[in-house]
Amino acid sequence: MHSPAEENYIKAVYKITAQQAEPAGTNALAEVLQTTAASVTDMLKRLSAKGLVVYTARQGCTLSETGRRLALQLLRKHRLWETFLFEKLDFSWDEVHELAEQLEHIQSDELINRLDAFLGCPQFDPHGDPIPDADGRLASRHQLPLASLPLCEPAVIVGVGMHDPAFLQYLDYMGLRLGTRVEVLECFSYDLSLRLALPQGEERVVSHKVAQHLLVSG
Amino acid sequence: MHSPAEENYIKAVYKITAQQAEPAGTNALAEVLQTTAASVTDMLKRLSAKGLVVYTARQGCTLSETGRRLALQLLRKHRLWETFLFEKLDFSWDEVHELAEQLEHIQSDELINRLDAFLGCPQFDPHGDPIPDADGRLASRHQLPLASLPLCEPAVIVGVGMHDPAFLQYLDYMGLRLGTRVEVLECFSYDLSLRLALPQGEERVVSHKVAQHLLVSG
DNA sequence: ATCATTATTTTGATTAATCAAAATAATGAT
DNA sequence: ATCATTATTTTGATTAATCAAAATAATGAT
Repeated sequence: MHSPAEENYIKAVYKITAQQAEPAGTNALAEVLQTTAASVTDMLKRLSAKGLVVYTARQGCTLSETGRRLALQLLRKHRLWETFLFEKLDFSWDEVHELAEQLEHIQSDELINRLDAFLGCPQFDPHGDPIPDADGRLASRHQLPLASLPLCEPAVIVGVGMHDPAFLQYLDYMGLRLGTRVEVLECFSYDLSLRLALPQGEERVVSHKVAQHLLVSG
Repeated sequence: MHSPAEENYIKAVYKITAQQAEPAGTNALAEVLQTTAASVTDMLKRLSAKGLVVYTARQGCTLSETGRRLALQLLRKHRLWETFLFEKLDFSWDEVHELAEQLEHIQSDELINRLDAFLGCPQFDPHGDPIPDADGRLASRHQLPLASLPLCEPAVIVGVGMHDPAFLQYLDYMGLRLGTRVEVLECFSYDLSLRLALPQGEERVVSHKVAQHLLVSG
């Protein structure tokens, strides 16, 4: 069994090493975990002794195979709980992350598998992120940022590349939700903002920054 | 905020002082919490400093008003999660306690109130125990042990006075569930075992011990 | 190659939670 | 009233998790 603290470190190592080829550095981990480098060094030694990470002093840290499986199981739990909170308890997509951070540490494979079944074995969570299955496999999908979608090519919003609550609330306000059909009518060359067509003849203009973090699928 | 350890102590004090008039003793708490008396003394001092309990050395410990409110909130969370696991995830009534022991420590009033609404604001959990409402109020009910039910008086099973999984599994096997109609046809004076009538002309014989822990309502 | 900067680790300490063993207080029997 | 038993607390220690400050290693610029 692993403590919540240990599990949070594993998630942080997973997150960092998913974004870069090099091992996760002490400071980068401290930043993600909102802690100090000294605490990180300490914990990495413990996780290394437990066989969850491969850690070489001053080199950095990667997940062992066991650690990787644990990280995917945590991701599975996190995303299934988010889906539960969103689908069943009517939380909005900007509220679910915080609660799932607590719920993901509940220890029970049976619970999570029953929750999965109860939710209809969803492949994607409320943010459009893939939910690992019981064996840690992730569904893949062709998607691209709205900012890269060619003009006049109908598409559907399938995810967000940014989980900041303020961004998610803005999308709600604009009526840009997962599943919403969109088409780029025009790109303003001055600031790369886009004029979008939505269903029912509705139109919206969104900034380039927003368009970069909205993921769509043809 | 309170740690899971602190919360478990509060629950233990609540449990003991609900059964007896005197303050909870150190050894009694150690027994309930499966720990040592030394650890209990230590924690009681901390809880006392936090204002959750009233503790006098060598006298014992009772809950403060704040502590009592916390205990009832924990009971509410525990029993709502049990109801969720039983009603929605199809766990059996002998499996839900363990998982609820973890889930009850999740910190979020909003979550628990939404869960309550999602479940239809149940008054009783899968064992027939009352679920405190958001203000800590418990529903009451006229009930008596099956062992005290007069002959030939129709009644309904509404609770159990014993949460041992083996007992609950036995009741499942015998078809004695919450809501089942029963009537005592005969009491064998030798060992006080009872012959029961169930719906559909079914009959069962149960021991006095079982009858003492089965709660019925007229 | 040297030096300043930056990243990382070590050292020494703290807090929460725990326990075994020793010390102390309370209780009950005579 | 005294003594043995029992309940409780104290003492001294441990582990997980954390941090500030000091020490050390790596890096990049000249």
